[in-house]
Amino acid sequence: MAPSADRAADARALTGSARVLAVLRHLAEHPGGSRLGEVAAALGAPKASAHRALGSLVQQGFARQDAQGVYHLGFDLLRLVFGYHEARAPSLTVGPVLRRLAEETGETTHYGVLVEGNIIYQAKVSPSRSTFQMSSVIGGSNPAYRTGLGKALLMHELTDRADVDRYVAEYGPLEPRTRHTLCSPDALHKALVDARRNGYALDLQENDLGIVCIALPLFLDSPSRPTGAISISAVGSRTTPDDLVGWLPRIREIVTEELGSAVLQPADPPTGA
Amino acid sequence: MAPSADRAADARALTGSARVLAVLRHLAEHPGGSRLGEVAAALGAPKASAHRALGSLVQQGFARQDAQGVYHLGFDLLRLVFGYHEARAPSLTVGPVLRRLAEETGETTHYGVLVEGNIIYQAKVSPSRSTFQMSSVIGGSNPAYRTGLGKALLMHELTDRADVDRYVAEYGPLEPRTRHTLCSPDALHKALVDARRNGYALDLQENDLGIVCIALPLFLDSPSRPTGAISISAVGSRTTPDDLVGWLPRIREIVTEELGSAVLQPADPPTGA
DNA sequence: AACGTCGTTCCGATAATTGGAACAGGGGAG
DNA sequence: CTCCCCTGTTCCAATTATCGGAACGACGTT
Repeated sequence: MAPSADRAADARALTGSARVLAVLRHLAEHPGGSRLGEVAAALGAPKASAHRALGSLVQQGFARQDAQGVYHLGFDLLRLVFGYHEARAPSLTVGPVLRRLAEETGETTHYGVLVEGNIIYQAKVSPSRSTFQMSSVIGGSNPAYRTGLGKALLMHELTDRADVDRYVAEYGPLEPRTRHTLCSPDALHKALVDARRNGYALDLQENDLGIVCIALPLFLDSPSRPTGAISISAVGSRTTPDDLVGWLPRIREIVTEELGSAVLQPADPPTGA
Repeated sequence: MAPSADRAADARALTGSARVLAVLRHLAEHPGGSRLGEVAAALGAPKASAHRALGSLVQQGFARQDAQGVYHLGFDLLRLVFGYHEARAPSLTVGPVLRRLAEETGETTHYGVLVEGNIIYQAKVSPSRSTFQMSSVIGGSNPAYRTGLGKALLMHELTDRADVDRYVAEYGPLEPRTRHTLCSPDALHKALVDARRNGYALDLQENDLGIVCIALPLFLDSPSRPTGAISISAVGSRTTPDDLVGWLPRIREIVTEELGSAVLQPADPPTGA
């Protein structure tokens, strides 16, 4: 394998620092480590160039070479990124909420924000006895329209049918990721209307087959515009929509205890009915 | 070999990719974001150079610029590093053990490996109702001699008094981080002998005042050489050494359930007395 | 013992980086 | 309203670090 010839994504060959960053990316995408030859092949660059790039990374602590000569991501980079993540607001503020919810429900919890029509996961907590592993990764993203987190946030951004049309026009068509994905602007608009009325959003296997979730927006910074949203995800075959909604009182209790009741409601509630 | 360290040490200006990586480090160390001027000042470089370096990072998704013009670490980097971490062996194998132990004891658990006389934290789980936040960070390190994880691993590396002396000679003197730190080779040797006899190591406020922990080595790869160690940390004022030792049976049960009993014992047990 | 492979080093030609200075645009004070 | 200062951004010729083919030394295998 590895006939990685299609390096033409960027029109021109990577040079200088761009190449160094590409090596960093390559190392991150190969958790088992990578040999110099593999890196050079993946870059389409001579071994000498790959070696120089790796040298820069090693010198800065962003890469390391084990006893067998295999290159890995450096511990310094892990420390920097994990330290960054733990020091950021989402970890400090909603972290306790996510941990308590994950433990009480035994399910995976997320916090995400809306960026250009996509949900970006900012925090994730797996319960201690996890039956399965969610595919989401911190820093990863999904289109907002087919995730619970996304709809919980879109419901305050797209308050009428015209907004929904603009959203679809700007961020591409609604693609059927699963057979339950809401693929028409009408269906999405209706879902958002429901979410606004209820104060929460559901995702019934719309992004991942077999996974359902319930999500609520949080108003941490602005009283009128949600900062982000939290969600609880579960396996659809053993969790009914009623089960999800049944967690609501407890979610609101825990959020209120940890963050206050103001973060649950917009100062300027969207037009409900 | 022996790549001269003069590049990093002397006051010469960083150039090229080294400068780009320095910017990346700067961004990671400023979770609230950083302005172009700050970055340039921190690098001792003209604004134009900092701007170009930031441009390279933004293009690769390793940095981003918010609506106010402030630069932040990019979501792509978070995704890459968290994805890397979750895909690595320690997360997959000892992760469940750490989560279950953290939940049962209500304390923070760690997994760490030994690298050049230092412990490097590879995984960390905070309990859902965390009373305090450990200062450790994944990828971070501490000298092995004053941590429970370190002693749990050193006890299989430094099997006699001469080994201890060599360790001290190679990795610097034993410094009194707290008033309980073991600062003499004699005390360290004695602690390692005890640890070998017991099969676990304790840290009684030797690295952080007020923090105690119990640690056990795990033999995941080799039956004779420990791969890494797990630990449970607690507040010293409300946790006695007996409390720590009292967790032992449960620790061994959970490890055996998740990983098998072979990982607990070396095939070639070190000489006890 | 000869081969293949791997990581590493060397060095002249090349092309990318450098950084001072100028530009654009916003916010705040007067 | 105007001016001023502080942002981030762009420009461009001189410089200088990077490029990469080729040679090297070290292993492990055949």
